[in-house]
Amino acid sequence: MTLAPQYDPLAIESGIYKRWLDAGVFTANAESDDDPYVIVIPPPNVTDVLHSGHGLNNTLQDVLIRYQRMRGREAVWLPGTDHAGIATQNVVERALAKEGKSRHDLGREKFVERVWEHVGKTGNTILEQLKAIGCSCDWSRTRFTFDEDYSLAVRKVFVDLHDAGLVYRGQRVIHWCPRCHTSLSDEEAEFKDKAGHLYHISYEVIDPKDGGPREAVVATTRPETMFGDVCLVLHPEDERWGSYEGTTVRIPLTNVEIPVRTSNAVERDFGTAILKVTPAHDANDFDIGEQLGGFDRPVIIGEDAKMMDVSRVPEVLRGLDRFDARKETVEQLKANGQLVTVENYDHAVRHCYRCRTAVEPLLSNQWFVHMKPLSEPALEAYKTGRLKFVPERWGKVYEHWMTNIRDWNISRQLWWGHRIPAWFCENQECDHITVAMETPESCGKCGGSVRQDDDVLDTWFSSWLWPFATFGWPKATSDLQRFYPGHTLVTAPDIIFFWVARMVMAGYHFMGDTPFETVYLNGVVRDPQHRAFSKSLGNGIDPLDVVELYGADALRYTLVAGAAAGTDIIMDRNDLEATFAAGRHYANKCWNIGRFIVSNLDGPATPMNELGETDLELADRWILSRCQRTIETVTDSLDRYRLNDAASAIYHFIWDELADWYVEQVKPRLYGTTPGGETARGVLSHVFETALKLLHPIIPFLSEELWGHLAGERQGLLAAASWPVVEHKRVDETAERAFSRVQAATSAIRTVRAEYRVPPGKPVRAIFQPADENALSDFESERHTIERLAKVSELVMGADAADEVGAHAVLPDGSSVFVPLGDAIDVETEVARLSGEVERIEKQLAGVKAKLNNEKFVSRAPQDVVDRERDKERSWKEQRETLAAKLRALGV
RNA sequence: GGGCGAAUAGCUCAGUUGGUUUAGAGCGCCUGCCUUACAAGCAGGAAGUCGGGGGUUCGAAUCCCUCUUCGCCCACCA
Repeated sequence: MTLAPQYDPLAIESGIYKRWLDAGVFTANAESDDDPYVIVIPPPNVTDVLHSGHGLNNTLQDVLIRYQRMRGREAVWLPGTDHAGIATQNVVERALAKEGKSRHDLGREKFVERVWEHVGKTGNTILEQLKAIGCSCDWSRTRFTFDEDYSLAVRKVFVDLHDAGLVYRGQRVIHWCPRCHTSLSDEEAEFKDKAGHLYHISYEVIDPKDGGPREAVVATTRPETMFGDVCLVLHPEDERWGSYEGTTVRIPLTNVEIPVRTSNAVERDFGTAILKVTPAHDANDFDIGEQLGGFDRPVIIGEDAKMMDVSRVPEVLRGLDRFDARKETVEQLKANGQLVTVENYDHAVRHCYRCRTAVEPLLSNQWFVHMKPLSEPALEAYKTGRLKFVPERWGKVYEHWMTNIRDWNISRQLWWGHRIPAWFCENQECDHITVAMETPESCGKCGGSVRQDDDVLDTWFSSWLWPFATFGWPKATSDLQRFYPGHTLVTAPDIIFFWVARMVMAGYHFMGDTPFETVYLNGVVRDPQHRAFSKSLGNGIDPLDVVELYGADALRYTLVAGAAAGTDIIMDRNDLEATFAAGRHYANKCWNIGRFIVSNLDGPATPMNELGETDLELADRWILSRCQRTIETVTDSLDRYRLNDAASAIYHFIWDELADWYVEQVKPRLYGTTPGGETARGVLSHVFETALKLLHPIIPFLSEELWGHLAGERQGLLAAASWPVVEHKRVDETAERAFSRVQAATSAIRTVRAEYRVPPGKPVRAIFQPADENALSDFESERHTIERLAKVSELVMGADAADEVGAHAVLPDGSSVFVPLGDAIDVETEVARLSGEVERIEKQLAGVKAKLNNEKFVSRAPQDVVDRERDKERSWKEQRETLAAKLRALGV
């Protein structure tokens, strides 16, 4: 079969993927005795299709899983998707809005149906995209966080934690998104710096002391909340306290009177050092109110973020949006002479992580998880090293969050999500809440009728169970038995708190062990302005576009090679050609080497172990040795999660060593112009097959295709092949040293040819002057290689060339090559060139000499370092001598 | 306010515990080649005061201090 000279990924990829599926290579067997290796996918949100961040994340996972599968582990990569409560609800609501409808127009049931319709489509697309980039997921185990079984697990977790006293209902000031109309956890309410103002407002003292102040000036960024104030506070050691003690003040624009009190929470050097306390609209004020005791918590802003129609709020403000109310309040204060001053003030304001709306702190009843007890084993796991992070620095981020953990608000006022299994008693007198797996008939306390909580659970309250709920928990399945705990989690750093930390907590609480041993954090994919990809900026790259243009392998190679552990990766959507060139070129190169080998084999080559050792030439021993080193480097790099190093090692082995040198060296043997064709074919096949194995985790499609042409019939699929092991007897330092001399001589002659513009077709003579006997014999054995690759008509050994005119090059081992050029040399140009060379060498030599003249260096540096310097010195000196001789020959 | 990361060739980045590096790669650039695996290629080449300053050391891109610029995270100074 002949192969096309251009690699066409589209022509092979889908066929290859189907072969993998048909062979069941990705399906793990829970009954197998092999050591398992487990990765659970960070389930993509069903809101949308995949972007290049997913491309990176999933490629890395696939590299690891394919590698471990080839190492003989029972590898399972569990795929799936996340229902992504708030995010998905928003997407569908936006779609509805385009039809001029709201979710309320549909009603809860119809709306949820509509969401299911949406996730059916996107969920499938996502899984197909993963296949397109080559992900070797175990599709037989695909899960969705809203599957029936999974939902039961979520419900059980809620009930169990409630029974254990770790889930409770409480009234707190929570983060409320007025746009999404739900409460949020601390993590979901992100800080963003906002330019704002600090308004200094005068509160009138109603009953001033003799000579005491008649006003109390308060600094606030949110004047509109003052109608919910219950007191003002000073620091207890504030010298002004005496004159305020026992007084009351009037909230501006109202007749509401509130006392003045003290609290340590006041920062004495901020603002006016007098703080207004608004317990229903600020979490800190809630705490201060609690601490002082005896205060109501007047609510004056509603869930729609509008000023409420309550007596505390001046009539003109009622019904106004909070921001309009702020402006209006300021106007009124100004008119009243109660606005003392306004400062510009930048401060961090929390925003909804889904819609970017400023979050409103609101007093509300919600469900919470008591986190402290859950965090302890999770923190311990990190401290003892049971749980590791790559790169390590993220461990500190995890530790800090775990150490300062706060309770988790898990109830959401949404319709898309796991309904909370709690039932309120409809009897006004009874405040009992029934929490149960099954829908209760009646109130567990008074027997009255019950009504289920309308709220749903935070989407992360289901995701945190992913590593075990996906394997069938709470049932004691064989999957759970075999595949928990897992091994590696590959994800982005921005969900360490949302997801990673909570999975560890759930893992310890429900399974008694960490869900994974290593958390590998990949970087963020950014545009050339270093902005993260986002839909609103439109700067993203669709991985499928890249697959279509250049193939999945080119995409994968680029991502893996570009992603040193945890560093961001920059991609330019306006120049895909340049961004993916390396991967594309490389795929084509591999394709052509494969083509060359296939076309030069006549049936299977002789296996390595049947070749006669004495038939091996220097080049054979060299490439076999280099191959062992590459196995070692790639294996070691993958084990240490240095995927870019693995990519680079196999890249350079195949291109720079196998293709550029070995393939060129064996051509005469393959063509039959020199003997030894059988050996050449055997070594070439062996080495290339090994290289394909090393290549496969990163470039699965192409490697599988070529494998099919070379070894497939004998050895089955590459995806199921075994990882190569280092054969130490093949590591041959002597051959490496000898062949590198051959390479150096060839390059030197080529350089001479190029510099003197010897026409490509015209052969030159070269005179080799060996440094020692070994050098001489190596050259003898490879003389045809050098002659062919450097286009030398005659390679003379050891002739004296002192009085000929030509170019001279010294090799690293001290041997030298002289190329007589006769008329080709223009004396003036040559003198200039040589003088430049001399200058450069003098500089190097000066550096080396300074080092060797330094007694401390000679006495303290390790011997081999010093020896190296001595070698350098000798080599530079020789080169200088050679050049001097040349210059003399030219009459200088 | 605290913490973290980044700064190396025109661009995007490697550089593992300080010394086999005369600081590397890919892309781009320059020169010459359609040499029967590959022009998505081959051969050769130019290009860097390793962000600035100081220090430790025989020796620093690498360790310490400091400054500058960018980015990220955390944080109850309203």
